[in-house]
Amino acid sequence: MREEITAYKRERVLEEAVKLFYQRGFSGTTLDDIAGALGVTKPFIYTHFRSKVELLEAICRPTIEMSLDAITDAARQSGLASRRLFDGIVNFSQVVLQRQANIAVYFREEKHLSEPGLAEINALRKRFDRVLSDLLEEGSAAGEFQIVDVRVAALAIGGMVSWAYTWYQPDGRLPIEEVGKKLAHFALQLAGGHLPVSEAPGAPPATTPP
Amino acid sequence: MREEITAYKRERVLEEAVKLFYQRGFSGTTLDDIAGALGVTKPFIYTHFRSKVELLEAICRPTIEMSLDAITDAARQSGLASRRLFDGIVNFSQVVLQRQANIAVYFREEKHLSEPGLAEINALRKRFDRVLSDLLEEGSAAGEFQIVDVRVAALAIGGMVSWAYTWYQPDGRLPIEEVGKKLAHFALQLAGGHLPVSEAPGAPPATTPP
DNA sequence: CCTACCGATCGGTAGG
DNA sequence: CCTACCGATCGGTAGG
Repeated sequence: MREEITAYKRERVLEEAVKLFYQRGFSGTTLDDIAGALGVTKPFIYTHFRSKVELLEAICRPTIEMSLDAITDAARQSGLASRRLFDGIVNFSQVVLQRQANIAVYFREEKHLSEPGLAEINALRKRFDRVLSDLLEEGSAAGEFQIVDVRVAALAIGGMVSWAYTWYQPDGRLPIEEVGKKLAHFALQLAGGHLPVSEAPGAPPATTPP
Repeated sequence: MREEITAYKRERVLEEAVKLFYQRGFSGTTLDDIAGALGVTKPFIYTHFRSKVELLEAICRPTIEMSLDAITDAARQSGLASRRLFDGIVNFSQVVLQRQANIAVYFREEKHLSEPGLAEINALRKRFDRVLSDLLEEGSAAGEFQIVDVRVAALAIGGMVSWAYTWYQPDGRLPIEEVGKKLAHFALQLAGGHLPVSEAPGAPPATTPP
C-alpha cells in the first residue's frame, strides 16, 4: 500500500506540473509554484523527481508512447488498410485531445529535455512515422489509396492530427470523439481512400478458424 | 542613408536572435549570447529593441503576417477554388519552410509574448482561418470540394502545413518547392477536390475587358 | 518532509 | 550638443 501512496503522490505532482507548465510555460513555472499548488514545499518534489527536467520528461515520454501505441494497435489488426488507418487516426486523436496539455508542453518545451531523454522520444516518433508510412504503403499497394509521396503523406497526416492540440477547446462545439472521426475521415480522403460503403455491424470476423 | 544603416543593424540583431532562439530556446539564450554572436555588447541591442520580449515579437508577428498574406493573395484571385486553394497552400508552405526558424520559435515561445503582442498575432491567425474556411466553403458550394466540416477541414489543412516546420530538413531529400506542391496536392485531396485535368498554360485570362 | 540558505545567473540600466 | 555605443554593476530570482 505504501507503494500506492508513493505512486499517487507522484501522480499528483505530475498533474499539477503539467497544468502549470501548460498555462505558464516551463521556465515561467517555478518548483515553488508547483509545491505551493500542492500545499507542500519544494523539497517534497525532490523526493519524487531528481530535477525539474526529469519532471518534464515524465510528462512527455509516456504521452508519446501512448501515441505510438494508438497507431500501432490499429495497424496490427487484420482487414482493409482503409479501416485500420481510420481506426488508428481515431485512436491517435484521442491521445492528442485527451492529453492536450501534455502534448502541448512536449512540443513547446522540447528544448529543455535532456540529451538522452530527447533521444528516447525521437526514437518513438520515428517508429510512429514508420508504422504510419507502412500502413499507407500497404493500402497503396492494395489499390485502396492514391498517394504521390507516402513519406510526406505520413508526416502530413501526423501533423494534421498533432496540430489539434493548438486549437481544440474542451468546452467547444465538438466532443473529442467527433473531432477524432472527422480527422480520420480527412486522413482517408488525403490518402485518396474511403471507408467501404457497406459498413454492416455483422461483417464476417477476419480471423475465425474453420 | 543613416536610416538604412539602422535598419540593417536591426535586421542583423533579429537574424542572430532567431537563429539562437531556434537552437537553444528563448530562455536558453541570453542577450549576451546574441550580442556576442554579433561582436557587440548587450546595450547595443537595447538601442534597437526595448526588451528581450520585443525582440521575440519582431521575430513572430511579421512571419504570421506573411502567412496570412500568402493565403489571402491566392484566395483573392479569380478562377476555380481548387486552383486558388492549391496556389494558396503552395504560397503558405513557402513561408513556413523559408522562415522555418521563425515559425518554430513562435509556436514554442508563444507563452513569452506580451499580452498585446499575443492578441495581435491571435487576430491575424483568426483571419487566416477565416480566409481558408471561406475558400473551402466557396469550393464546396461550387461542387468542387466534398467536405464534412469546413471549419475543421481548415484547421486540419493549416495544421498539416504548419507542422512542416517540425520535420523539414533544408538539406534533405526534397527542395522547398516540391514539398509545397505535395502539401497543396494533399490539401486538395483532403478537401475531396483536384486540379482540372487540362492545365494548359494558354488558359484564357479571367479579367480581360471586352 | 520543512526551514533556511547557497552559488550562479540573468535582464535591464547607470555613468561616462 | 547629440547619437551610438562600452565597462561595470545592480536588483531580483532561479534551481537545487
